[in-house]
Amino acid sequence: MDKETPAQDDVVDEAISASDIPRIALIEQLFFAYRDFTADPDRILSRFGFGRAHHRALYFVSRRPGMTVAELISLLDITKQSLSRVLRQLIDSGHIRQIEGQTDRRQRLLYPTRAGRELVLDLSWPQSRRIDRALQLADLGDDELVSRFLRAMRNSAPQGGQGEDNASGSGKLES
Amino acid sequence: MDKETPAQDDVVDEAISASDIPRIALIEQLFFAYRDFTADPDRILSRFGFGRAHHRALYFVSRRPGMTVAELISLLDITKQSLSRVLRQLIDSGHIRQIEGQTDRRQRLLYPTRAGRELVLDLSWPQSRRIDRALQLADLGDDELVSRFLRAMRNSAPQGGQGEDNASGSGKLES
DNA sequence: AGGAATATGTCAGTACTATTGACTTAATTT
DNA sequence: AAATTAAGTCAATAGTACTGACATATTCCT
Repeated sequence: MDKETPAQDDVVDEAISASDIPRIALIEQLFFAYRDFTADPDRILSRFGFGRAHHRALYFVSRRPGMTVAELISLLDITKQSLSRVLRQLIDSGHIRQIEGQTDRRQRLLYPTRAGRELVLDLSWPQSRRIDRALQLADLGDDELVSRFLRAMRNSAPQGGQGEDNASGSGKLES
Repeated sequence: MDKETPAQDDVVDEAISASDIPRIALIEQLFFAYRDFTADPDRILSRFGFGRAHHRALYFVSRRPGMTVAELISLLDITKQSLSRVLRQLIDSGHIRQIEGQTDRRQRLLYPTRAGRELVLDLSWPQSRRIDRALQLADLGDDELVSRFLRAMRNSAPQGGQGEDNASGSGKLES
C-alpha cells in the first residue's frame, strides 16, 4: 500500500547532504571547477592528437628547462615506458628537444623548442584567464586567499613564501 | 666558445614564469591540490577494483536517488556502453540497485544500497576533512570565499544562492 | 490499433593509455 | 674491471573509452 517511494529493501531513498558530509558543496564545486578548468587545454591538445600527459610533460619541461628524463618521470609519477610514448610524440612534433648532458653524457636534458614554448603558452592562457575572471567575479582582489587555500589542500603543502621557484613545490610529487 | 648554456638552435632555455602567464602559481597549485584531493578516494576505490568512474556514478546516484540511467549518462557525459560496465560492477557488488519505474516501466531508476551509501560516505569523508583542514590552515573562517571562487571557475556558473539542491548545478554537465 | 519514438541493454570491434618485466647500450662511479 | 646509473626499447597485459549495430520492452502519437 505504501509503495509511493521505492519500497525495495536495502535501498536508500534519501539523498546525501551536508548533514552527512559537511563540505559536500565544496567537494562538488571543486569537481566541476576542475572539470571546466581542464576542458580548455584539452580542446587545444586534441588538435595535435595530444592528451593531458603531453600537457603535463610539456608544462614541466617549460617550467624547468634542462630537466632530465628521470626527473620528469619522477615528477609525473608515471613509468619510463609511459613517458616514452608521450615524449617521443612531443619530440617528433618538434615541441621538445633533447640535448646531451655536458657533465653527464648519459643524460638527455629536456628543453622546449620555440614551438613547444608557444604551445604551452596557448594551453596555459585560457586557464590563466579563467582564474582571473573567477577572481574578479568572486570579488577577490588578489589571489592570496585562494592561494593559501589551495596550498593547504596539498598533502605536504610547502607553506613557504610566494617566491617558490620550482615547479613542484617539493621537487617530487607525493602521490 | 659560449656553450655553457645549451646552444642548440630553436631551444628555449628560459623557464616560463608569472611574466608569461600571470596566474601560473594558481594553475600549479590547483593541479597539485586536485591531485591530492582525488588520491584519498582513489586508494579506497582500488580496494574494490573500482576507478573514478565508479566514484562519480555512485556519488551522483547517492546525491539524487532515483535518477534514471539516461540522466546519469548525461551527467557523467559518457556513452551508454561505458556506463554499462561501471554500472554492472556497482550492481554486482551490491552498491547500486535498479528499480523499475512506476510511471514509466521502461526506466530503471538507480538507488544506492546501504552498502553503497556507506561506500560513498567513506569516499567523501577524507575529502571533506581535507577541505576542512585546508580552510583552517588557510585561516578562512567559512567557505564563502572559496565557494564563490570555485563557482566562478565554471563555464556557466550557476551564481544562485547557496541552497542549490541539485547535484550538478545546471542539471547537465557542459563538457 | 499500429507505427514511431524512447529507455535500456548488449555484442563486436577499435583505440588509447598505462602497466609490469626483461633486456640493451652507453657512460659514470667505485 | 665490475657495478651502477640514465635512457631507450620490446612484448604482453589491462583498463577505459569509443563507435556502430542491433534487440527488447514500453510508451507516445496519430
